[in-house]
Amino acid sequence: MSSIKDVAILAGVAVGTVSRVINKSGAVKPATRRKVEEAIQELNYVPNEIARNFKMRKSKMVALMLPSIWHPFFSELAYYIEDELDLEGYKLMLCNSGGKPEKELYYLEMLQQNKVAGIVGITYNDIENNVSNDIPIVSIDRHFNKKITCVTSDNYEGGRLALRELVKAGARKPAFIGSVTSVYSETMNRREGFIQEAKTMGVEYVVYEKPDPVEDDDAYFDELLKEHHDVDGVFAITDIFAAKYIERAGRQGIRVPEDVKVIGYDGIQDHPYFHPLLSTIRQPVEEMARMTIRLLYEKIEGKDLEQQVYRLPVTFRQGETT
Amino acid sequence: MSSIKDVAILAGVAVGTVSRVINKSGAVKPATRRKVEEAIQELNYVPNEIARNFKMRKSKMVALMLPSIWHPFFSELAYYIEDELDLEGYKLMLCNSGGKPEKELYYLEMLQQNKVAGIVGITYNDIENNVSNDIPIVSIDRHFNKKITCVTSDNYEGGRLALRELVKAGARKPAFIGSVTSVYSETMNRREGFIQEAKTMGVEYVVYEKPDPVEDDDAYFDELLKEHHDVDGVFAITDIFAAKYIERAGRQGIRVPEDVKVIGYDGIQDHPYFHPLLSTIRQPVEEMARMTIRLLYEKIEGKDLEQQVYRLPVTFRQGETT
DNA sequence: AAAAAATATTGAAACGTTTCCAATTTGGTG
DNA sequence: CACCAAATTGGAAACGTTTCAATATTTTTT
Repeated sequence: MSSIKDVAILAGVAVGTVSRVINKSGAVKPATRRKVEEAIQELNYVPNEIARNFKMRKSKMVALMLPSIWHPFFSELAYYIEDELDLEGYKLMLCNSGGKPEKELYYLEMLQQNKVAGIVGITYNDIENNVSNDIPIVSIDRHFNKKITCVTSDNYEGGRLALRELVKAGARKPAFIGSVTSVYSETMNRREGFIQEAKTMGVEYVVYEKPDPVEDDDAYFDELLKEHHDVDGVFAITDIFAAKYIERAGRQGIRVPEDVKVIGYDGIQDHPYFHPLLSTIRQPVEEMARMTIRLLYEKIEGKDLEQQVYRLPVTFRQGETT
Repeated sequence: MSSIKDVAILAGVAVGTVSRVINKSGAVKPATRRKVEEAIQELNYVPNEIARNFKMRKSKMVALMLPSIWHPFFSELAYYIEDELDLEGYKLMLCNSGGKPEKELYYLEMLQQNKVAGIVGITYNDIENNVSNDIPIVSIDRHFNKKITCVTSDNYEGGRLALRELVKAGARKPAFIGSVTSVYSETMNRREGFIQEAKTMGVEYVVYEKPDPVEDDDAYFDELLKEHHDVDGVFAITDIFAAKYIERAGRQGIRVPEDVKVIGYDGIQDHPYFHPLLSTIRQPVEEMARMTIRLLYEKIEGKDLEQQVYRLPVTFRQGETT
C-alpha cells in the first residue's frame, strides 16, 4: 500500500504539496497538480483515512445505539439515519445494546475510545453521567436533561388522538395498555395524553400496565382480559404490543374490531400484505431520523440548540382494527 | 483529553511502560503497575483507539453492505452479525447501498480508505474486481468466484422442498414466481431446485419471472393471474414476494390456501401476530450470520478457506398458506 | 560476593497525515 | 533590469500509540 510519501517521491514534490492537491487546500500550479495526479494514478494511491482521523483528531463516524436493529421500528429509523448521514459523508456504526444497562455502558466506553463524532442513543438507562462532555449526543424518545437533546414524536398528542379515535370508533370504555419502560422515556406521555383526553371528554377508561422487562406476556394479557372484560377499546403503547394483545384476545374468542377496537403506536407496517392492518398512531419516522442527524451536526459544530426536546407531529392511520 | 504521555509523567515512568500496563504485554513490576493504574484513574485516561489503529495499521471495524436494513430479512441478519462481531470486540459499520451499482462502488472505495478489517457484502453487482486484494470479503447469497467466499442457504434443496410441500398440500400445477436479480445470485438456485424436483416427480409446473428492478408489481401479478388461472400452487422467491402475490390474488377473489397454496422463502416473521402466517422455507439466519463472521475472521487472520461456497440447510415451516 | 541470568524499564523511531513557517519562484511594474 | 508582492513549494513538527534495541535493575547461581 503506497503512502503520500511514495506519491511525493514519484511526482518529485514534497508531501505537503501532495496533501494540498488531494485536499484542494492551498494553491498549486496546474502543472504540479497534473504531475501529482499522475503519480497517484500510477501508484493506485488511496488516502489513509485512519491516519487522517488521527492527525485531525476527529472522525466522521456516528454511532447508533439501540436495543435491537431487528425491531421493525428501529430498522426503519436506522435506514433513514444512515441515508441522512451519508449525505454529509458520515458513516454509521451500529450498536445493539439489547436494552441492557451494562451493555449500554460498555458501548459508551468503546465509542469514547473510538472518538466517534457523535452518538444517536435509544437507551433504557440514563446515560447522561456516563458520557464525557466532548461527545455530542442526540437521543430518541428519551429525555434526561439538557445535555442530551431529545427527538421524539408528539406522544402526548398521540395519546389524545388515540383516545378520540377509539371513542369515534364506538368504544365506551377504552384501556391504555403497555409496559413501563424508563421514567425518562417520552413514550410514557402516550399514556398521559390518553388519560387527559378521556377525562376531558368524560369517558370511562382503564390503565393497565406491566412492569418491564417482560416476564410473562401471556399471563399479563390473560389477566387483563379476565379483569376487564367490559373493556371495548384498547390503545397499546406500541404496534407490536397491540398485535400481541389481538393475538391473545383472539384465542379467547374476542374479535377485533367487532368486540374491541384496537389502536397501536408506531406505524411499523409499510406494506399491507399482512393482516390485521393495524389502526395506529404513525410516527414520522423519516423526519425524526433526519432531524436527529441534523441536530447532531449542529452539536458537532459546537452550536447551541434552541430546544431540549423536539416533538414531531403524529397522524392517525386507519387500519382494520377500529 | 489526556494522553499516554500525561499518564507516564504523572506515574513517573516511560510511555512504553504505560503501554505495557494497558495492553498487558511484556512484564511490569506490581509496584509499577499500581503507580500507572493510579495515574490512569486520576487523569481519567482512556486509550485513543484511533491512534492505536493508526499505529497498528489495522482496525476492528467490519462493514456490512446491503441493499436496505429496512428489509426484515436483512435486519435480522444484521442483528446476529453485530452480535457475533461484538464477541470478539469488532465493530459494525452499516452501509445501505439501495442495491445501486454506483453506491456499492462508492462505499467500497470508502471502506478501502477507512481500512476496515473486512466486509460482509450483499450486493447486486460483481464487486470482485473493485476491491483490493488486501481486504477480506465474505458475501451472502452472491457467488462471484473464489476470491470472495459465499455463505448462503441451500437454495437448491429449498426449491425442491418447496415443490414437494406444494404437491403434498394438494397442488397439481405449481408455479415458481420471482424477480430475476443478479446472475451471480445463489438465490436463483431456488428456481432450479423447484424445476428439477418437478421434473423428477413428473409434475406439471410453471415458471413466471419478472425482470428486476421492479417496474410495476401489480401489472406483473395481474398478468400472472390472467395467464395462468389453472395454477394452484405458488413458490415465491421470497416471503415478501409471496405476500404481494397473496394480496393481489386476494383482490381478484382467489383464496389462499383454498384455491392456491403458497410457500415463500426466508422465514421473516418471528411473531405470529400478523396473518396469514406464511408457509415458508426458513433460512437459518442466525447460523448464516455467525458463520459468515467466523469465516471472515479466518480470512482476516490470513487463513485459506476450504470451500468457496458454504450452504446451510433450510427447513420447511408450516404456516396458514398451505 | 561476584558472575550470570532473568526481569524491568527507558528512550526513540515509526506509522501517514496535515499544517505552518520559511524559502523559493513567478509575474508584474516602474 | 531591478524590485516587490503574490503565488507556490519545501521541510519539519505534531498527532498518540506500539515496539524494539539498549540499558538498568533484580534475582539466582556458584
